[in-house]
Amino acid sequence: MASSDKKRFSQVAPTIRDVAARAGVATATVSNVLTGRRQVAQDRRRRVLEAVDALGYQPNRLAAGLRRQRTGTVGMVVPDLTNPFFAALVQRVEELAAAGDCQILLVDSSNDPAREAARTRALLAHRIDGLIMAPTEDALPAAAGAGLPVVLVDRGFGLPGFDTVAADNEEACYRGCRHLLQLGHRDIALLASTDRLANIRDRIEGYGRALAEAGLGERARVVLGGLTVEGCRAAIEQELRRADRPTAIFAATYDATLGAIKAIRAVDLAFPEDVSLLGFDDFDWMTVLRPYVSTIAQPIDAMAAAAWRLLTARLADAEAEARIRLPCTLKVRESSRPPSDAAPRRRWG
Amino acid sequence: MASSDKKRFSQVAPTIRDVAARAGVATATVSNVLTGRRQVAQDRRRRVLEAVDALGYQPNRLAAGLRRQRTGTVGMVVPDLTNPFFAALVQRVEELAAAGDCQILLVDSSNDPAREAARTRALLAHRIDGLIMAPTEDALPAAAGAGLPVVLVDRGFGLPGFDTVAADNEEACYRGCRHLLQLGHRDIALLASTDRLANIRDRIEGYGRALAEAGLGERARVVLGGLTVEGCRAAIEQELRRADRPTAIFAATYDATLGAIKAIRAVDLAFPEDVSLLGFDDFDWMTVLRPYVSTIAQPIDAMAAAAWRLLTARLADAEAEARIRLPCTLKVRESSRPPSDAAPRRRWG
DNA sequence: GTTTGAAATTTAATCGATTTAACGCTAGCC
DNA sequence: GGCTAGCGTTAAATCGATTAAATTTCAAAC
Repeated sequence: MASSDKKRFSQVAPTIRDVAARAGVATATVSNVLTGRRQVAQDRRRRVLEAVDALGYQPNRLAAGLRRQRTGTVGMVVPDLTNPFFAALVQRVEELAAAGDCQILLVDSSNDPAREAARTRALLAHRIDGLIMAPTEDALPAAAGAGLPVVLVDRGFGLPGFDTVAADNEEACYRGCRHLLQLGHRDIALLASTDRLANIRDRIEGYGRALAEAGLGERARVVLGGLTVEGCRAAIEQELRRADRPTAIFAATYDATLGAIKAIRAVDLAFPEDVSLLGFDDFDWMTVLRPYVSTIAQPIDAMAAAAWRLLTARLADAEAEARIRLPCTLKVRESSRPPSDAAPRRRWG
Repeated sequence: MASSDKKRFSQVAPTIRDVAARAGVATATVSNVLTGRRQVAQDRRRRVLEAVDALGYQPNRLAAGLRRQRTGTVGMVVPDLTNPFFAALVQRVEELAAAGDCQILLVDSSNDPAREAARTRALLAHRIDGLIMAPTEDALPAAAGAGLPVVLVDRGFGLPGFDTVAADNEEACYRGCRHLLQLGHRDIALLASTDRLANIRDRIEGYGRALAEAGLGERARVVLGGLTVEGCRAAIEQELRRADRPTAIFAATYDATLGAIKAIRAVDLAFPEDVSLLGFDDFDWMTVLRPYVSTIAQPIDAMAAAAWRLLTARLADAEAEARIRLPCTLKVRESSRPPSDAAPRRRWG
């Protein structure tokens, strides 16, 4: 009733006491009705529900979270939300979380390990139930040993102590590189942002394996451009200016894909006429790019679903560590074709 | 000490009691040291900080939030994270929030009012301190009257009861349309997703004002395609197939911009040769599109900053309602040029 | 040597839920 | 009738912090 008094003066949400008072029962009964942990007689149950309805009562999840040791929130940490891959990943995870009445605490680490560590600790202070993250580097994430379930997605595959989910990067890039080889390319440059991330190292390896299998191990050219589009552009542009420029570019990250296109344009070449291009990641806007770039599409939905499934499984009971690899799809479109000096140098733009 | 006992068995975070015990002071003193609300003598302060350090103590923000009526979390609701405008907006807001030691609870409403309402209520149950949202429709958001500060951004400008932030849509589209008029276009179609959102209605009005000013009010052609790229494509494609097709398309939303490009390609026309295009929103990937589309760029950073500023101002003390309009930038690039039947029909792709 | 007052510190109440343990009631059994 | 079992209900403890109120400390003033 103290609470009802206050309500007259300011906007205060009703508490379980208010509901109990109105229904003429104990607070425990209200709790039992709402959580369903114990049987409650029909008439009382009805009275409680009526009171809940009349007051517009919504249990305070802070209080509930404090008592049970579960808050109904999970953290999600990604390195860069403006990368549509991560935006989509967050969107899917959020949707799954919502279906389980769980809220997402979002963090964008800006690809900065220090920031990532600090922000992750902040999430811990909010007592999140679990954490899904795409760590900025393969060093042990700050959440290690915090005693809560952590699922690493996209990056950090196989790190001990975590459930991990990732695309089958090695295999995908093996297939991608084979595609270019089958078209007849012998000089294929791989452009990636960095080799300090295991997922990207896997991609580089897949590329290398395909080349080696074709007896072209020597011809491998790995070009690293850093984590920005501009860095990638500059790096591959140099390669394109050389006399022995590659006949195909395999851009193994999203940034690299954009950078490669820019570089090709910058040196006044055209693709696929002068140089073939195979990109990474597949988004809506690519449908308006001409030529339509061949690319490797990651299974974003499946990755989000797997991450969520692993996390909820861990929340239910401690399972053994899981590692899930999900297959990518090679989308052959217009930007990859056989190398041909004879081909008309008609520009696509 | 009960807590320390438990620690031996399972991973349990230390509490303020553990810190107090170790430092040999009362819990209130620990709290005073950490929150800085009261003076604490030097030696005690030092002992407390040492204990905090030794135990790796992190205050439980649920408990703190329950007691003070402030949780250090704010909700952010957007209609579609895969729209890079909203992804960027979330990223910027999250960064500002982080600087203020505040966490973002993210919701993607999928452009579904019912979902939005339900998810917003869920956020309320977590006792967020405030809410920044881009509502799905101009109907009063579900958070109305919940007694917490709500800032509406992008959409719902001027709705009473909220602080609102938006781009200067009317003015921007007025200027955009004038740009096309100055190039000599007389048949300018405006393509947008819907006219049920005030921000888009403003854009349509700006377009209309420019036409009217030029004495071309009669020639206004507003084409609505719904909230999807495909819908927009289909809608404008029909227009392009007509004998009296427009000489310029003003795509007034992100989806419309993509849809328009697709439609132009679908009917086998080229831009800007056959039809000029002015788009909306400006993103990284557009730099690789040829021709480089002329567009209206929204001030995303400024919008995020304004939203955050208004929210924190409200949290500090109840101010008067604020409405902030921020100017867009017209980026004239390659896709808009004078209409000319004489121009060579060279394709850009 | 008191008294006084301000400052530092601690005790205990509080936030709003869940949950344990105790209690009351009814039914069934001897 | 008395006793037990079982179920529904409730009072009170609890989660981990903050904070109002009570208490202690200490120096200055008389």
